[in-house]
Amino acid sequence: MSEAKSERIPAAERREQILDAAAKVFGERGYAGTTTDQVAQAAGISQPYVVRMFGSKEKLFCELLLRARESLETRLRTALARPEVKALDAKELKKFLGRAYVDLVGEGDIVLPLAQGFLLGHDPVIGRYAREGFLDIYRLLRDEAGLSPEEVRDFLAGGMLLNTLMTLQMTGLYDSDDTARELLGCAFGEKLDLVLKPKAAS
Amino acid sequence: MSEAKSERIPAAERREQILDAAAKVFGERGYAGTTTDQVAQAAGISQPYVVRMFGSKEKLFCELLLRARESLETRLRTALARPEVKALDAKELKKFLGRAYVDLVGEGDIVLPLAQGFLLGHDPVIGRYAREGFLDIYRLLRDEAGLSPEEVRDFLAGGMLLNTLMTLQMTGLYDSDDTARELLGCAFGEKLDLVLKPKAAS
DNA sequence: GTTCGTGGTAATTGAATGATTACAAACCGA
DNA sequence: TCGGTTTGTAATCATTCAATTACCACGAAC
Repeated sequence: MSEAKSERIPAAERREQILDAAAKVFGERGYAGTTTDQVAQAAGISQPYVVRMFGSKEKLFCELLLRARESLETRLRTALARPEVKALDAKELKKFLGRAYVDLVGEGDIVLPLAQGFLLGHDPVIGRYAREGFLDIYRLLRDEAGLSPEEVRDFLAGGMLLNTLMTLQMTGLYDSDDTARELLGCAFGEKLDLVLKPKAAS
Repeated sequence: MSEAKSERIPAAERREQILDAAAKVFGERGYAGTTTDQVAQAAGISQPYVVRMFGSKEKLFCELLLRARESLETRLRTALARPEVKALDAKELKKFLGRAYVDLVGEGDIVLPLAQGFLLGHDPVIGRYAREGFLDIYRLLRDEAGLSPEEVRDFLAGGMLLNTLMTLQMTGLYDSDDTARELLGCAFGEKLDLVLKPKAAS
């Protein structure tokens, strides 16, 4: 990504680098489909260091889930705190929060590990963690945003569709497939370009 | 599941048994998280036989994706062919098709491999296959059901939420968690019991 | 009754992978 | 400058897994 050559870096900072790299790789390839070595290479360090920093692959992934959830909750709460929110009815609020979510999706691969985690219900430790996170988001939308259960459901549904389009890498078909273009335009709306060209960074 | 002890069974029939077992295991654990031996044990045969029957794990999974897609498309087309459909407006039609989808989800683990496939956009062969299937469903809903792109989007979004709740195994929290109960009731509606107790079969 | 196609498994293999160990080099306070 | 702590790696280990090979059993046709 952005690293220079080998330098000694404080553990806390290195930890963040690893988490960033892991978010990208896990978000793309899923939990079981990702090796700790792929994470290490993406972070520019050796594989044993990744394992030693987090204890295990599983703990690293759980850390990612927590991080993604916190990012999302912070983002939603920040959006809810904006003054113009008070004037919105439920339908408008849902759209408003939807745009906040797309922003977060467009900013990087922070939320994709969350989507990957939602497929791990069978796992005794990650599954429990992922369900808890999902329900936490649900309660935030219901209790803090004041949405009805049906509105929360629709919001979450839209989010799941966006997640699916991202993990499917549907954006790669934007230029070559008419149907994909129509679907993407319809799903991401005016924020589409946030998600189409994430190739220039830092 | 249902097999007696070792019997010689015609290949075509055995093939279906393997596909059924694979749908369940892959649907639960994902592509990378599933071993061919797990499929074999679920089907009551040896691991090499699974591999030889389909050539490779990858080909088996693609076969599953195709099968799931065909089941879904058939189900949707059958629903669309019913006479009462003509009297429905777009919103009612969307609900009607939604119930048909829930029925399919409730009947077994046919569609869960599809959901797992949607996470494999990074894979050069499965990813292409999964995207194509997704767009095929999109076109069916748009062209054959006559829904607008926005309506198709909302339908797909709802389906993705149901998929997520299933792969998260959220139904396991129905009895113990109030929030989960509310969310599940809201997402599955009157069809909820189809998905709650899938423990008695055949 | 032997041969041949079909349905199946046991044994093995080679590669991949998460984790551990042992060690080295850089930094830092005394 | 010396001793210890922190940052990091190379080498290796034990497993796991998809795939291959080599084989076996049953039945039908001749």
